[in-house]
Amino acid sequence: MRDDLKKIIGADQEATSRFAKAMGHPIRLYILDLLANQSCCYSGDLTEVLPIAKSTLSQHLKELKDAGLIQGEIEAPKIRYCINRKNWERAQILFKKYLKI
Amino acid sequence: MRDDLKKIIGADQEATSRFAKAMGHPIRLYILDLLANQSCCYSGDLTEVLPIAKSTLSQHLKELKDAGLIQGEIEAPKIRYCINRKNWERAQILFKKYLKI
DNA sequence: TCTCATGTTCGTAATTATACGAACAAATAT
DNA sequence: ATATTTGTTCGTATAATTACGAACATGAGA
Repeated sequence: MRDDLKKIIGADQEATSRFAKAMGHPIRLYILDLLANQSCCYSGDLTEVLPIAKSTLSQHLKELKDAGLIQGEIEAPKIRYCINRKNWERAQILFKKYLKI
Repeated sequence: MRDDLKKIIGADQEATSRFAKAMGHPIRLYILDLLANQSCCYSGDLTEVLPIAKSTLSQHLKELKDAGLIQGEIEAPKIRYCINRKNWERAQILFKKYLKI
């Protein structure tokens, strides 16, 4: 974030907008919803369902990881993706706060 | 959204990702938070606080409007921006659903 | 009418996001 | 050892986002 904005935008707002941005693409929200409902999944499961190239999927998963919403553990040769519970809870709290839920 | 994605992505997911995208910028989230807390505000109030050009602010307000999260009524020569209550409630419901709040 | 105040729109630039296929890496299985 | 499976990274192209200042509209007030 721009430096001059940090005087105005609080840490919670910055974190929330970051989470929101990660959720701001239909495919990423789809993946999050899948992981939030069932426990975990493999990238390959998603490739079969989603009409996108595997490299594109990989990018979306990376963004969700970078935003902290998911995590992946290697179960070679696959990778098992799950919700990052800690940050998920933080997102829940933050969205409650900003949406006045 | 891409046509081939509509077979996979439901209407709620599409709407939610759209709301999330609008919230996915710190300035826009700041504006939303302001409007959700106090009732309404004028664009000029924001110009004084935010370190961005008025044309940039106008763009952000337009995006929030296009996403349906705010609305503006003309009180010439000013414009009074408020939360769009109807869509705000929908956003609350949708984020509850997808964040399992 | 002319000016002032307020915002939007236009033109532009720089950055970021989205997407694909090909090439690559890593570990398993034959 | 070689092939297969799985997923990332690279190179690239296109589109969208973010940002600014200048120019333009619009209505209020002198």
